[in-house]
Amino acid sequence: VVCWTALFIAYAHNGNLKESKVIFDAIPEPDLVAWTSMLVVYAQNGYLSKARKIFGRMPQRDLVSWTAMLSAYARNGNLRESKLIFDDIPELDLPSWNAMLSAYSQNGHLEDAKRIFHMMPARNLSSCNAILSAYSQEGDVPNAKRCFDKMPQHCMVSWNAMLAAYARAGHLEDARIFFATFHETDLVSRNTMLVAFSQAGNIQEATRIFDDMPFWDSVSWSSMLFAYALNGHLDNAKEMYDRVPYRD
RNA sequence: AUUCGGGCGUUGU
Repeated sequence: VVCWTALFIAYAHNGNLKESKVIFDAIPEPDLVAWTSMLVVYAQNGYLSKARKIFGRMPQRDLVSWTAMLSAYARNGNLRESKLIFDDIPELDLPSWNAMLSAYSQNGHLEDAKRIFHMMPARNLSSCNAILSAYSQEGDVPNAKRCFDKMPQHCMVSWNAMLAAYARAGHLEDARIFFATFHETDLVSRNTMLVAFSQAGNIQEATRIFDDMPFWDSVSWSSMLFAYALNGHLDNAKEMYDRVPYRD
Protein backbone atom coordinates (compact mmCIF):
# COMPACT_ATOMS: atom_id res chain seq x y z
CA VAL A 1 0.00 0.00 0.00
CA VAL A 2 2.95 2.27 0.64
CA CYS A 3 4.32 1.86 -2.88
CA TRP A 4 0.94 2.25 -4.52
CA THR A 5 0.39 5.46 -2.62
CA ALA A 6 3.76 6.84 -3.67
CA LEU A 7 2.91 5.84 -7.23
CA PHE A 8 -0.46 7.55 -7.48
CA ILE A 9 0.97 10.72 -5.96
CA ALA A 10 3.70 10.65 -8.60
CA TYR A 11 1.08 10.28 -11.34
CA ALA A 12 -0.83 13.24 -9.95
CA HIS A 13 2.32 15.35 -9.95
CA ASN A 14 2.71 14.59 -13.61
CA GLY A 15 -0.83 15.74 -14.30
CA ASN A 16 -2.30 12.28 -14.72
CA LEU A 17 -5.24 12.61 -12.38
CA LYS A 18 -7.29 9.86 -13.89
CA GLU A 19 -4.46 7.35 -13.78
CA SER A 20 -3.84 8.40 -10.24
CA LYS A 21 -7.41 7.65 -9.22
CA VAL A 22 -7.33 4.31 -11.03
CA ILE A 23 -4.34 3.28 -8.97
CA PHE A 24 -5.99 4.45 -5.78
CA ASP A 25 -9.08 2.43 -6.61
CA ALA A 26 -6.95 -0.64 -7.20
CA ILE A 27 -5.56 -0.57 -3.68
CA PRO A 28 -7.38 -3.35 -1.82
CA GLU A 29 -7.40 -1.72 1.59
CA PRO A 30 -6.30 1.89 1.48
CA ASP A 31 -5.04 3.10 4.81
CA LEU A 32 -5.32 6.55 6.33
CA VAL A 33 -2.32 7.85 4.46
CA ALA A 34 -3.66 6.66 1.11
CA TRP A 35 -7.07 8.21 1.73
CA THR A 36 -5.57 11.50 2.82
CA SER A 37 -3.22 11.56 -0.14
CA MET A 38 -6.10 11.09 -2.55
CA LEU A 39 -7.96 13.91 -0.82
CA VAL A 40 -4.95 16.20 -1.22
CA VAL A 41 -4.43 15.24 -4.86
CA TYR A 42 -7.98 16.36 -5.65
CA ALA A 43 -7.79 19.47 -3.51
CA GLN A 44 -4.54 20.65 -5.04
CA ASN A 45 -5.97 20.28 -8.50
CA GLY A 46 -9.05 22.30 -7.67
CA TYR A 47 -11.52 19.43 -7.31
CA LEU A 48 -13.04 20.48 -4.01
CA SER A 49 -16.19 18.40 -4.27
CA LYS A 50 -14.23 15.25 -5.10
CA ALA A 51 -11.93 15.95 -2.18
CA ARG A 52 -14.91 16.40 0.09
CA LYS A 53 -16.37 13.13 -1.17
CA ILE A 54 -13.15 11.30 -0.35
CA PHE A 55 -13.15 12.89 3.08
CA GLY A 56 -16.69 11.68 3.67
CA ARG A 57 -15.84 8.13 2.62
CA MET A 58 -12.74 7.75 4.76
CA PRO A 59 -13.17 5.03 7.38
CA GLN A 60 -11.09 6.97 9.91
CA ARG A 61 -9.74 10.48 10.16
CA ASP A 62 -6.87 11.95 12.08
CA LEU A 63 -5.35 15.37 12.63
CA VAL A 64 -3.55 15.23 9.29
CA SER A 65 -6.69 14.48 7.31
CA TRP A 66 -8.68 17.14 9.15
CA THR A 67 -5.99 19.68 8.42
CA ALA A 68 -5.79 18.58 4.80
CA MET A 69 -9.53 19.14 4.43
CA LEU A 70 -9.26 22.51 6.18
CA SER A 71 -6.64 23.60 3.64
CA ALA A 72 -8.63 22.19 0.76
CA TYR A 73 -11.54 24.44 1.67
CA ALA A 74 -9.29 27.44 2.18
CA ARG A 75 -7.53 27.00 -1.14
CA ASN A 76 -10.86 26.96 -2.86
CA GLY A 77 -12.14 30.06 -1.12
CA ASN A 78 -14.44 28.35 1.36
CA LEU A 79 -13.16 30.01 4.49
CA ARG A 80 -16.32 29.35 6.49
CA GLU A 81 -15.95 25.59 6.13
CA SER A 82 -12.27 25.83 7.05
CA LYS A 83 -13.21 27.60 10.25
CA LEU A 84 -15.85 24.98 11.07
CA ILE A 85 -13.28 22.21 10.77
CA PHE A 86 -10.75 24.18 12.77
CA ASP A 87 -13.23 24.63 15.60
CA ASP A 88 -14.01 20.92 15.55
CA ILE A 89 -10.43 19.72 15.84
CA PRO A 90 -9.91 18.49 19.39
CA GLU A 91 -6.13 18.74 19.58
CA LEU A 92 -4.48 21.33 17.38
CA ASP A 93 -0.85 21.00 16.38
CA LEU A 94 1.42 23.55 14.74
CA PRO A 95 0.57 22.63 11.13
CA SER A 96 -3.14 22.91 11.85
CA TRP A 97 -2.69 26.36 13.40
CA ASN A 98 -0.59 27.29 10.38
CA ALA A 99 -3.25 25.96 8.05
CA MET A 100 -5.89 28.19 9.65
CA LEU A 101 -3.51 31.13 9.62
CA SER A 102 -2.78 30.75 5.92
CA ALA A 103 -6.46 30.18 5.22
CA TYR A 104 -7.09 33.72 6.46
CA SER A 105 -3.96 35.02 4.79
CA GLN A 106 -4.80 33.51 1.40
CA ASN A 107 -8.29 34.93 1.53
CA GLY A 108 -7.27 38.45 2.43
CA HIS A 109 -8.37 38.46 6.08
CA LEU A 110 -5.37 40.22 7.56
CA GLU A 111 -6.96 40.98 10.93
CA ASP A 112 -8.02 37.39 11.51
CA ALA A 113 -4.61 36.19 10.38
CA LYS A 114 -2.97 38.52 12.91
CA ARG A 115 -5.32 37.30 15.63
CA ILE A 116 -4.42 33.67 14.94
CA PHE A 117 -0.75 34.48 14.73
CA HIS A 118 -0.78 35.97 18.22
CA MET A 119 -3.07 33.34 19.63
CA MET A 120 -1.10 30.28 18.54
CA PRO A 121 0.95 28.56 21.22
CA ALA A 122 4.05 28.25 19.02
CA ARG A 123 5.24 29.57 15.69
CA ASN A 124 7.71 28.38 13.11
CA LEU A 125 9.07 29.56 9.78
CA SER A 126 5.83 28.68 7.97
CA SER A 127 3.83 30.80 10.41
CA CYS A 128 6.07 33.81 9.79
CA ASN A 129 5.93 33.28 6.04
CA ALA A 130 2.15 33.13 6.17
CA ILE A 131 1.74 36.37 8.10
CA LEU A 132 4.32 38.06 5.90
CA SER A 133 2.29 37.01 2.91
CA ALA A 134 -0.85 38.45 4.52
CA TYR A 135 0.81 41.87 4.73
CA SER A 136 2.07 41.44 1.21
CA GLN A 137 -1.42 40.80 -0.12
CA GLU A 138 -2.70 43.85 1.70
CA GLY A 139 -0.05 45.92 -0.08
CA ASP A 140 1.38 46.82 3.32
CA VAL A 141 5.07 46.99 2.43
CA PRO A 142 6.28 48.61 5.69
CA ASN A 143 4.74 45.92 7.88
CA ALA A 144 5.84 43.20 5.50
CA LYS A 145 9.38 44.49 5.73
CA ARG A 146 9.17 44.80 9.51
CA CYS A 147 7.99 41.22 9.67
CA PHE A 148 10.71 40.04 7.30
CA ASP A 149 13.41 41.78 9.36
CA LYS A 150 12.09 40.38 12.63
CA MET A 151 11.95 36.78 11.45
CA PRO A 152 14.55 34.55 13.09
CA GLN A 153 15.20 32.66 9.84
CA HIS A 154 14.50 33.12 6.18
CA CYS A 155 14.15 30.64 3.38
CA MET A 156 13.35 31.02 -0.33
CA VAL A 157 9.66 31.32 0.50
CA SER A 158 10.35 34.28 2.82
CA TRP A 159 12.52 36.05 0.28
CA ASN A 160 9.98 35.45 -2.44
CA ALA A 161 7.11 36.64 -0.27
CA MET A 162 8.93 39.89 0.48
CA LEU A 163 9.76 40.31 -3.18
CA ALA A 164 6.10 39.80 -4.02
CA ALA A 165 5.16 42.49 -1.48
CA TYR A 166 7.25 45.05 -3.35
CA ALA A 167 5.99 43.84 -6.69
CA ARG A 168 2.32 43.85 -5.74
CA ALA A 169 2.56 47.33 -4.28
CA GLY A 170 4.04 48.55 -7.54
CA HIS A 171 7.44 49.30 -5.98
CA LEU A 172 9.32 48.02 -8.98
CA GLU A 173 12.56 49.75 -8.16
CA ASP A 174 12.59 48.34 -4.62
CA ALA A 175 11.75 44.91 -5.99
CA ARG A 176 14.62 45.14 -8.43
CA ILE A 177 17.08 46.21 -5.75
CA PHE A 178 15.86 43.52 -3.37
CA PHE A 179 16.06 40.87 -6.09
CA ALA A 180 19.65 41.84 -6.74
CA THR A 181 20.54 40.95 -3.14
CA PHE A 182 19.32 37.35 -3.51
CA HIS A 183 22.03 34.77 -3.06
CA GLU A 184 19.99 32.26 -4.94
CA THR A 185 16.82 32.50 -6.97
CA ASP A 186 14.24 29.94 -7.93
CA LEU A 187 11.37 29.63 -10.37
CA VAL A 188 9.06 31.65 -8.14
CA SER A 189 11.48 34.57 -7.71
CA ARG A 190 12.00 34.81 -11.43
CA ASN A 191 8.33 34.50 -12.22
CA THR A 192 7.62 37.27 -9.72
CA MET A 193 10.14 39.60 -11.35
CA LEU A 194 8.91 38.69 -14.81
CA VAL A 195 5.38 39.69 -13.84
CA ALA A 196 6.58 42.85 -12.09
CA PHE A 197 8.37 44.06 -15.21
CA SER A 198 5.50 43.06 -17.39
CA GLN A 199 2.99 44.98 -15.28
CA ALA A 200 5.19 48.03 -15.50
CA GLY A 201 5.13 47.70 -19.25
CA ASN A 202 8.80 46.82 -19.41
CA ILE A 203 8.65 43.99 -21.92
CA GLN A 204 12.38 44.06 -22.58
CA GLU A 205 13.27 43.27 -18.99
CA ALA A 206 10.47 40.72 -18.72
CA THR A 207 11.77 38.97 -21.81
CA ARG A 208 15.30 39.06 -20.50
CA ILE A 209 14.21 37.34 -17.28
CA PHE A 210 12.29 34.75 -19.26
CA ASP A 211 15.16 34.00 -21.61
CA ASP A 212 17.61 33.66 -18.73
CA MET A 213 15.52 31.07 -16.93
CA PRO A 214 16.97 27.57 -16.90
CA PHE A 215 13.47 26.06 -16.97
CA TRP A 216 9.89 27.26 -16.99
CA ASP A 217 6.59 26.25 -15.51
CA SER A 218 3.02 27.06 -16.50
CA VAL A 219 3.20 30.34 -14.56
CA SER A 220 6.26 31.43 -16.56
CA TRP A 221 4.65 30.59 -19.87
CA SER A 222 1.30 32.21 -19.19
CA SER A 223 2.91 35.28 -17.64
CA MET A 224 5.15 35.84 -20.63
CA LEU A 225 2.28 35.20 -22.99
CA PHE A 226 0.11 37.77 -21.20
CA ALA A 227 2.99 40.19 -21.02
CA TYR A 228 3.10 40.27 -24.81
CA ALA A 229 -0.63 40.19 -25.29
CA LEU A 230 -1.46 43.01 -22.87
CA ASN A 231 1.20 45.22 -24.34
CA GLY A 232 -0.05 44.81 -27.87
CA HIS A 233 2.55 42.36 -29.13
CA LEU A 234 0.03 39.90 -30.43
CA ASP A 235 2.47 38.33 -32.85
CA ASN A 236 4.89 37.54 -30.04
CA ALA A 237 2.04 36.28 -27.89
CA LYS A 238 1.01 33.91 -30.64
CA GLU A 239 4.57 32.73 -31.02
CA MET A 240 4.71 32.11 -27.25
CA TYR A 241 1.49 30.16 -27.39
CA ASP A 242 2.93 27.89 -30.06
CA ARG A 243 6.08 27.35 -28.03
CA VAL A 244 4.31 26.15 -24.88
CA PRO A 245 5.41 22.53 -24.57
CA TYR A 246 2.17 21.33 -22.96
CA ARG A 247 -1.42 22.37 -22.39
CA ASP A 248 -3.21 22.89 -19.13
C1' A B 1 20.05 12.90 9.85
C1' U B 2 14.93 18.06 6.12
C1' U B 3 15.28 9.58 8.84
C1' C B 4 12.31 10.39 1.90
C1' G B 5 3.81 7.05 1.03
C1' G B 6 -0.22 11.88 3.72
C1' G B 7 -1.62 17.87 6.24
C1' C B 8 0.67 24.20 6.97
C1' G B 9 4.26 29.04 3.93
C1' U B 10 6.02 32.35 -1.69
C1' U B 11 4.70 33.69 -8.20
C1' G B 12 0.47 34.10 -13.36
C1' U B 13 -4.82 34.10 -16.02
